[in-house]
Amino acid sequence: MADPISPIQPDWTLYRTFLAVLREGSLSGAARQLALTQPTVGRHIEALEAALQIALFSRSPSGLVPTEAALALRQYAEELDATTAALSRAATRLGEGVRGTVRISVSEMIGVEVLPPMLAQLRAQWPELVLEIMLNNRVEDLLRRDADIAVRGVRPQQDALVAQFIGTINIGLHATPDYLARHGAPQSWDELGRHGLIGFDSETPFIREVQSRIGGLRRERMALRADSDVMQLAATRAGFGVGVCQVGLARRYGLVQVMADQFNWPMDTWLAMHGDLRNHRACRVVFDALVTGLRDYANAA
Amino acid sequence: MADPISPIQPDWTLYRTFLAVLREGSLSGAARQLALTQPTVGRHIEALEAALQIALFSRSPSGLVPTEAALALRQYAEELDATTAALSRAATRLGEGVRGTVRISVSEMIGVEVLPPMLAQLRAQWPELVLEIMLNNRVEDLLRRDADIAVRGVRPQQDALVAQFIGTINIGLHATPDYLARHGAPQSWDELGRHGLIGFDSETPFIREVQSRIGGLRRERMALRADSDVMQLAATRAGFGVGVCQVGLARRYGLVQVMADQFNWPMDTWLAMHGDLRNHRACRVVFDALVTGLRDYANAA
DNA sequence: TGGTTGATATACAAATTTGTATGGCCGATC
DNA sequence: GATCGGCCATACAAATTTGTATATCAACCA
Repeated sequence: MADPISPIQPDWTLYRTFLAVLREGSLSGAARQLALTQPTVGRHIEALEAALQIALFSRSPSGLVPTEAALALRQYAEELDATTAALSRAATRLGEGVRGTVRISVSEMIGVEVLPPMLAQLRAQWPELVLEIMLNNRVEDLLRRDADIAVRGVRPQQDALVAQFIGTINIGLHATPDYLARHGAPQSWDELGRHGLIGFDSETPFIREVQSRIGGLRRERMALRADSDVMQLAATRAGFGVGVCQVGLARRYGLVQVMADQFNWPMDTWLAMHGDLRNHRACRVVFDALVTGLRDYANAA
Repeated sequence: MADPISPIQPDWTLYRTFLAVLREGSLSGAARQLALTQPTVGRHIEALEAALQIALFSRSPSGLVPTEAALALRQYAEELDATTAALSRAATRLGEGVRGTVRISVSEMIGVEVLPPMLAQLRAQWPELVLEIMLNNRVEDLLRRDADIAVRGVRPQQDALVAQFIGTINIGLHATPDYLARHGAPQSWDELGRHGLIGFDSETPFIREVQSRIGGLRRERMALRADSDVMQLAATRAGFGVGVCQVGLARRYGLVQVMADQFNWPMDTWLAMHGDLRNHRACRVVFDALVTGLRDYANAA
């Protein structure tokens, strides 16, 4: 039935298989993820290569190695994936009342430490609500519909987005009273160097920005390195040493701020949502609840 | 194989069928467009409704009437369509050299009157280049990848876009010398009212903006109404009466401008491209050629 | 070095999807 | 008011897609 001469617009399902193979790195892996079998996945890739008239992978016994072509096309497939997921979510929200799935993208710290009570209250009030949380695995593009609602550190520019300013969340150096009683409270960057400093493992753009303005937070000085903010807070609470965290959370857990005059990082915080979702009752309710809840949190600190 | 209890992520192909049914308004029509048969299309819709647990259409003997749910989900399907098409185009551009398909969105007038020589020259220089032209059928969103390159009347804001200012294209009232010899040249809006005025049929946002600043271009005064700019120009050139068109084109066709002091609409013009395409050789070549060509056109007027 | 693991490729059978043919329904038109 | 055209629904047959089983190869580890 397929015309062998001219390239036909490929079956959209092939794109999903293509993406799975890229993510898993092998036909077998993709087959497991898709609940298909390895031969079918292999045939899908063959079909897609034939349709696009391009080699997408070089086969190897350890898996499939994507060609440059495959890497170039990946972003499109990711977009398709995000859009289909968004469509499914939108479908669950149809009908009367506050119902269906809303996907939220937040930082690990806000997600773990701040959001849960708000989510619990939302769910208690609207039993048909389903919530998905994305702990900032890098992709959090509202325009691409990776999430419906996102907490952002900068003012969203696109006018396709609805945005509300939450407030300024302050970040500082903290330790347990216990730890400070044993080791003393550092008063300067030099003294801090002799403490068990808790910090980042790999440098993110955000960290580089902080470093450029504050210096003295070099990677070599860290006594415990972890990329997870939540892990860092846990270590600080366990009395490992001095760690960076939001002052509101520090207060909640009885941590004491040190060198407040020398290190204070104010983090402007915004809540954003895709403008198309303004009229989805469920999204609207969640958005409004998060604005209120997060403002309370930001103002309390 | 499909779990009958929990809704499964639907086969992506179902979305394509869904979109075709929305566009065609019937199962049979969609089947024709997709090169499938009416029963399969019907089954696809059934399957999608089952997967999403939503009624998408109410069946009727004259076709399918989309439910509100279907209308709400349509935009997502359109996005999928745009993205798959963009993927296919990107695939054709892979490899060495300037090759593959580039899709351009322009106004009808620029497309028909200005672009063709530039396109011809591009094609002559790069025989492997394929060009697609979209005459502004409303959707021309570069972020959604409906097109690769677009001519815009306003400065593109999104920083995901590459944009170049082309120049200012002036629009004025014109007629053939012949016509003016027979009817005289109007000197005022009142006089113009007695002429065979050529203008729009339905009001677009652009027209409303012009009207709000210039008045006197009411729909009732038109002696010939057509939404197509190209049709309007053709009528003006045929000596029907006085019409609105770009002064550069008017000059080319020997038309004479009237009431230049009272009606002159400067139209800022930009060329824009999705930033991701900056490194696609073919897109880059077309973009640069259009910048040069359109600037020549704008400056000549 | 030999066994184990996990990968792709291929042959064949099962299952699913698709197409064909038909019937019935509504509306437009002469 | 009868006919024609276009549409959807359903039954049955054909074709395609998928899964199962197996062979083969490379890498890793004891």
